[in-house]
Amino acid sequence: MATGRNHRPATSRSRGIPEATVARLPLYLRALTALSERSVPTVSSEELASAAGVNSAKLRKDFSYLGSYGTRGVGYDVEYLVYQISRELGLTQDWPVVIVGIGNLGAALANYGGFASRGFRVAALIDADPGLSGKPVAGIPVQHTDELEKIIDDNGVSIGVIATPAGAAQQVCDRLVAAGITSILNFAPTVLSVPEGVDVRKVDLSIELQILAFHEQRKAGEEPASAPEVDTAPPAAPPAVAVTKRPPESGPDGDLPAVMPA
Amino acid sequence: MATGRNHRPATSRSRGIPEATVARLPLYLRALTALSERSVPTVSSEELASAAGVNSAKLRKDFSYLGSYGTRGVGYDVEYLVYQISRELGLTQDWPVVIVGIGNLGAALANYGGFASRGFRVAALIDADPGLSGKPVAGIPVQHTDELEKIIDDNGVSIGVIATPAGAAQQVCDRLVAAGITSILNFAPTVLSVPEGVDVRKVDLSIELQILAFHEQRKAGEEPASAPEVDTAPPAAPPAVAVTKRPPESGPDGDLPAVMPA
DNA sequence: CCATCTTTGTGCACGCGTTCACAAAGGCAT
DNA sequence: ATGCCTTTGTGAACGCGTGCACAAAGATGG
Repeated sequence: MATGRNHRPATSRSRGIPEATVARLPLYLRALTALSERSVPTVSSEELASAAGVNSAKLRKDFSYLGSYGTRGVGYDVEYLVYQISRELGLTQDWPVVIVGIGNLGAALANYGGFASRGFRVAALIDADPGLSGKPVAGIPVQHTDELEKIIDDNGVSIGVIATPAGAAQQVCDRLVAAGITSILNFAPTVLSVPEGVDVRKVDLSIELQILAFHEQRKAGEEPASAPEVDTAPPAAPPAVAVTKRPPESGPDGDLPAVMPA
Repeated sequence: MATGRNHRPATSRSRGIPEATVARLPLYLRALTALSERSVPTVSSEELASAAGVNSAKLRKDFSYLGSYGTRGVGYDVEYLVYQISRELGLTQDWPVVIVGIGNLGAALANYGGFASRGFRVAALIDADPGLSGKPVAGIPVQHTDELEKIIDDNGVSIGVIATPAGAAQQVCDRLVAAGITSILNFAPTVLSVPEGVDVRKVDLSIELQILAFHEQRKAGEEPASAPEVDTAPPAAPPAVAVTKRPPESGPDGDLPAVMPA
């Protein structure tokens, strides 16, 4: 976001890789790496797309933003493409990362193998609990929050992972940003507010589950005629002011429109 | 639309809530729950949007898909909206969930508080390691993979969480689906293939990090005139066939469009 | 050297999502 | 009641992402 005033030629494509494409590059890279390990020399857009779980036209268009790698009639050179995508994603350099909040999740992240591989390196583990200080997790000693600024500065860290409870997340975030962090991966169930120029991506288990539940409910509520669930009446009258008003729904739970194929 | 009230806004398909809206409902719900706990009676779209980190127009449009809750000149009744969104998301009912793969991550998930709250209940923990069987994690005894089908059937589970290594994910997925699971939350770094009608959402740490790295690299590569990084030559000649060809880029690393404010 | 066959790269159209801007709706004060 | 003020609900415009379909590019075989 924060697309202030970018008077860019828009379609100039010089380096304007669409966000959606960027989000898929890691997927392609993973598939390509697997092919590389099997010493497969070249791959067609069709094969690679299938391995990455996307449409082949989409894949070709994605690659077209990177340049004209690939040979017509043949396909893409696996090694070459691995390199190009890695470079594009910035994985040819080393990214030190700090993890703040070494609870269950933080520890799991520290132990996560895919973390260390491919350009990322856990530079430090940070927690506010003094009892944890010095104790090694995944072979790395936990350091106290007091050291946060120093750690980031000393190691030139620009990416931070927040795995604290929700209540502490914003505070930690502020300190990370003040210390120079410009990219944050947030696992805490909170909306973080950051200044312009700082990127935040969030991973939220409960949101994902709720989205699944929505679809699950829809699937379940279409064939069976059971549909009890009438119970659990609304918490109270709708708005306190507009008691007379009522949502123009067909009923207290007017779902089951029985439309929507699937 | 706007045939007046008492009629569904959407064109024929009364409950066609856009996917993007569904993905934001949990966000609104979280903000509303916080307001509810502080006994705030009503909230305006502006306030709520700010709390949820979105645009107020977007929020209003999102709510408009649910119906005409809200009172003009006043705002939305917090309690009422909490109920409506919960119902829409299917959180008024109980969703048993199984977690497969009780490693570091699986254990962290099992312990995750936000899991149990709000409609979800960990029905069982499953792992292929016989050594784990019976051992309690987060107060729940781990069961062996052999029991998978029975567990799902007995408990009527329809949502499964995969936290296994990548190599086992597809196999576990197949068994889950065969056993009747229709929604999967996948933490393994793999593309899962599932039959029609099964929803999969993936949470992939390393993909998120790589996306951050991309943006981080872009930020870093624009102001400084240093820009070495020429090193690390490509792994070999480009395609084995088109050695003469070369990406028609402006240079080996033709970035620095020098746009983007910062 | 030419014909044919394969696969890329992309112009184009379509649909979804976002945002703006404003009329309608309702509360509130006078 | 009447008019003013606040806030919702939404029509309409815009931009992005997706997928189709095909011409261009190059390999391959004769």
